[in-house]
Amino acid sequence: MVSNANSVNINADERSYHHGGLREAALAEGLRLLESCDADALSLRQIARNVGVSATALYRHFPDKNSLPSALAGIGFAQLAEELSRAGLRGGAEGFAASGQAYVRFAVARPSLFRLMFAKMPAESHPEFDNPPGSAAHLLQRGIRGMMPPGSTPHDHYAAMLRAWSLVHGLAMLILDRQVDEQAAVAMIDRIVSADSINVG
Amino acid sequence: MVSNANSVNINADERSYHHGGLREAALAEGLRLLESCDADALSLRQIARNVGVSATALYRHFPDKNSLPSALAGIGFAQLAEELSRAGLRGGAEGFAASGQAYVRFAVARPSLFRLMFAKMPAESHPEFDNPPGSAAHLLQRGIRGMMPPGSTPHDHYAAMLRAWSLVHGLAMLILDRQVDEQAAVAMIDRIVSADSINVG
DNA sequence: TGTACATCAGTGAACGCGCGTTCACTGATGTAC
DNA sequence: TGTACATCAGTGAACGCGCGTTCACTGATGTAC
Repeated sequence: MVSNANSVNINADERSYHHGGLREAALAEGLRLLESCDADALSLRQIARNVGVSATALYRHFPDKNSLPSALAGIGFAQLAEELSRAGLRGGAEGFAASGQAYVRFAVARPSLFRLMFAKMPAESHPEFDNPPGSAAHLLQRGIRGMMPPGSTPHDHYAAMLRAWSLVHGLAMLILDRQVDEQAAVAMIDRIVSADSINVG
Repeated sequence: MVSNANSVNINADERSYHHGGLREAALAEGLRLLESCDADALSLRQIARNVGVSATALYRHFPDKNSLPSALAGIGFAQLAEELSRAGLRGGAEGFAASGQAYVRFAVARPSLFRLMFAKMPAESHPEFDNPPGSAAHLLQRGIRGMMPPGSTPHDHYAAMLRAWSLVHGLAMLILDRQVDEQAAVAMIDRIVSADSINVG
């Protein structure tokens, strides 16, 4: 029985739980914890405990507390970017809308991770229309660009991008913060985030 | 000098700082703190300290920690509702858009209070289309209702309301969480939240 | 008018909590000669 | 092949922190007779 063999291995050599580095194990455990607790309840000590390692061991792999959640956020952004681009494959207004719907669904499926990703970023100096990290905004902008009428200015692009992003981000946050009945809102995602409603006029 | 007289009064009788009840003084101090620190950094002890009272005195006026921030959120919702309805006075699509713009400006002007108001609410059981507390959603729904084409269903109303709310809430959150350059985004509020873009098709 | 009493807002010491972080350390692993 | 040494991941005790909350208390205020 393969699964038995696996668990025996793990019991026999506890270190094998974090094969390939405690760093990876800690990140995996962080993601796992985010499935069941609030983003701000993440603590180094809890993660270390669950991984089966002393509280201070993580300092070999992360310079301080903040760098672990921010690494998790990076992973989250990569996953989100992948889901957005997969959903938007068909291109055009329909693909763009589908990718907006995927954005909201991602948030509903991984609420704490999503919240962590978008927790207040330290004020950076962006050039005016530059993007925040994570490249989710890059995807949005790429999606928008193909849909703008000829002769639109960069301001037009930016406004259309921000409008679309606001729509999906707001819907996600309202659901996550329980300002809105989750079931009812989720059932309406496709309707609210439709090719019509993100019309880049 | 009036201002001197004031401060002399306060010095002479320290209790006068919380005239009319420690409760009001604590709430006022809470609002004041929210202007300069994060919503989740609010603590009973800090407020008591700033009001000049022992840490435990607040328990005479608030049953526990949570009830203070949630009272602050209530105040915030009342202010928001007032600003929304003032902005929307002229009625129609223009008034509705103006009130959406006011929503975003409220958030930008009082970021921590806004965040506190919309921090995750305990899951309640709403009837399907019922509203969260605070009546901001009531105003939104009222605004929407006058603009729907005849023959629209309650589902139509709800979808239009949620779309408009998502747009302004998302724009507000993206700015507050620094996902977007604040200056650039604020300069575009009117453009992003326009009578066109919240067209209740 | 004076005395006895209840009420109740605020005090200050104390509690346990989990946290991030430091420190000197152990002990296994690999490498140089 | 064997010995000396450096490296470095993980340990565990300890630190100080601010927090929410409890507890028995004080002392002013008002009220009943």
